[in-house]
Amino acid sequence: MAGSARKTDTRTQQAYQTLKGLIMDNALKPSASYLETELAEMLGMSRTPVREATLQLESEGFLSIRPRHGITILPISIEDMQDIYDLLTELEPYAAEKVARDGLSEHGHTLLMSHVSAMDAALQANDLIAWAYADEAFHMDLVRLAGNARLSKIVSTFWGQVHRARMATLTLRPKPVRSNEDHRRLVSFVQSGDWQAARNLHREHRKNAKTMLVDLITHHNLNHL
Amino acid sequence: MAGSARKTDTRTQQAYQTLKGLIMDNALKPSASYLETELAEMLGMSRTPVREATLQLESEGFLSIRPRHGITILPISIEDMQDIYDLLTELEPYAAEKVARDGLSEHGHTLLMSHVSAMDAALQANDLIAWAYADEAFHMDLVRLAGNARLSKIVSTFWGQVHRARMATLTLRPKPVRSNEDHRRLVSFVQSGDWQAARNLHREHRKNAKTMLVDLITHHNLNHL
DNA sequence: CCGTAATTTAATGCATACATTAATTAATGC
DNA sequence: GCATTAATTAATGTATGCATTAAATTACGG
Repeated sequence: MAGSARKTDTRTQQAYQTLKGLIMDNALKPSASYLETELAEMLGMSRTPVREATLQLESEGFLSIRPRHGITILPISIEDMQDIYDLLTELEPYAAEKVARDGLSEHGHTLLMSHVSAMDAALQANDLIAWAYADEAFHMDLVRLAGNARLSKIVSTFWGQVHRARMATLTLRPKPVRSNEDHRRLVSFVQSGDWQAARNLHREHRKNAKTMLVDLITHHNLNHL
Repeated sequence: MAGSARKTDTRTQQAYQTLKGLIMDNALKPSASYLETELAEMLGMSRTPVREATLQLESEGFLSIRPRHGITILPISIEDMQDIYDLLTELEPYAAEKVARDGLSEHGHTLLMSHVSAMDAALQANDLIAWAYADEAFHMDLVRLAGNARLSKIVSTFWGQVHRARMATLTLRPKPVRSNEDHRRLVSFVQSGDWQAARNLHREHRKNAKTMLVDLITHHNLNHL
């Protein structure tokens, strides 16, 4: 599952986690609309925490609240994908550069390599879903290692927004072997402190991802996932 | 004023606009704490819309809600400034590149140049506050012209967060004459479609801004504005 | 006199009731 | 029969009250 409802304290947080999870897992369908009351009933709580959660999710781009038209799960269009990947293509390479400059800790190296191994294993087992999650974990942890909380939040939100599209195209794309080569090389550049190589490689890596996804979506007529 | 409360419909939006304005204008002091009830009374409404507004403002980094410790206006530290400017140094040059690549419309050119003129006039009149607002408008409009709504939102939030620091250091910095030279050159690069020059110039422009601000804050011992 | 536990206090989390207002339906006139 | 307007409906916006729980205070024991 994508954002499996973690054990949180308040109902607002529960609602946030659960709804986000349902949206990312495609259980709440894009373009579908719901009323506050429906969602509240669905989650077994009153409207208040649901409202607070949906307001949050709206500002993060997962849904749209139109006062008398209900709460609509936002589909992701090609334009959205392009906009998001364009920004990730700026932000993730910056993160790679930063980590390379500041130095990769032992712990950081272990963390990243564990994801690389997980991806290798997943590919071996032909488990594309496992691969996708390990890929996501790798990219997010690299960004987190850059130590800029605002950056982490933004990148995390964007990965959340494209999650459905990534999962939907998983079986349509070629096996991501080359991708994992990039990851290994990236870690080595980062570890050796070669920030320019790290930045450039990661930039190309992201550009490739964008091109591939946009082409896939175009050719398979998958607009509005 | 910074975020002068525009005429909005709902009380939640009113509360959001008003509080954001008060925070940016330094009327609600950084590090000060308030209770939901206090703010509600202050704004002449019940706790509900105040809660919704403060949740929003928290997720945008303007304040922090700690359940039994009140709502604290977040001060901005040097580390915050560095993190924010590092990201703006990636994002704004990208915007400049994008606009240069896609082409600057007649309207866009007029818009940007109007801000440049406003800055010139402000400098002539020694009105640093007017200059600061025109500078902000220039940078934000350039980003908007890139046509990536997510980018605009992020950059706007960041400028909001550093607003207090910029205003506080306004009289401490040298007169920003060179800055406006940059703006003129940038517009000309963008208009001529020279995206590499536009990107590079804007990148340097942002780097300089970062260095200057961070140095000022350090030397004047202005941590936690 | 100090530290721990029980009690009190009060702020938030949440539910609910009500007010408001937009959408829908009905009604009226042309 | 159609269009315009009034009446109705229902969903959201907001206020409020209660429950919960953390902080503060007091009381008690060592």
